[in-house]
Amino acid sequence: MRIATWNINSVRLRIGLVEQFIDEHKPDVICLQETKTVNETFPAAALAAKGYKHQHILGMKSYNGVAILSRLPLAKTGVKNWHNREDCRHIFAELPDGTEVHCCYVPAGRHIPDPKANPKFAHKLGFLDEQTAWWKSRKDKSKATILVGDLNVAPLEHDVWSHKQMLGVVSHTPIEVEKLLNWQKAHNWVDAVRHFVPHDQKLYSWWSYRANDWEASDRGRRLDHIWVTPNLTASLKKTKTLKHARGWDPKPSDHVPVIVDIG
DNA sequence: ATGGTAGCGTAGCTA
Repeated sequence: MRIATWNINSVRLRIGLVEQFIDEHKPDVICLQETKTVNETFPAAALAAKGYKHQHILGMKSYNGVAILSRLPLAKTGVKNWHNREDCRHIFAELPDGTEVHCCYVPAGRHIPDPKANPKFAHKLGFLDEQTAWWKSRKDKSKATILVGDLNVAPLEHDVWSHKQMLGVVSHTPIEVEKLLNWQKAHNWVDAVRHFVPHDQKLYSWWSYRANDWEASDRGRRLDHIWVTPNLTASLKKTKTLKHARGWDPKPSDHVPVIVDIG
């Protein structure tokens, strides 16, 4: 089973790139974030034609939006809301073998890393806290579960181009890293990507649009994650982060797809 | 320290 996560930054604008990604990598399940469209205008037919007949989508106008697209049937689909908002950031579904898949888009939190001065950062921290509490209180801890998405935090030193220079930059501040790692601990999540890629090796899934030359400067961050419950660890086969997709023509997303093969 | 780009939707918010 191949699962992929990709912050697509408008699924309507980039449906062609999604189709290219499908042709080249043939994932069984694709989780998208920042689809940026209401369900009525989501390109459901184009994706069904590619074999993804089972779709659980949740979108709103202009912002956010998540989707689980699957070649395999999806059951027990649902939505989670955090921080008292219905802002289309978290959906889940169950695969035929009973594995639960969560597709999540954590708020970015804007620039100022101070929850008092910046309500968007407060929202991000609250979102992380509520996720942590919810997963901690879950009773079915042994249920095979995969959580993927743009978590908007690069937790490890080598998940950013410069740990030192990024300590004060939202996405890598100590408070966010602590909260993301607490969320990980709360459900014993295994970082399926770092399971394969050594912690001292740089790995990014996002490069800013604002760089003159994203590839030359290579100031990336690993914001997109695939986590699995410990009972799936033995089934992890391999992972791939498609760095070259950041250069796809004509209009790449600022995030690239992250893939894990399981079972 | 600042400003740099992108998408939606057509101003300004969000990233």
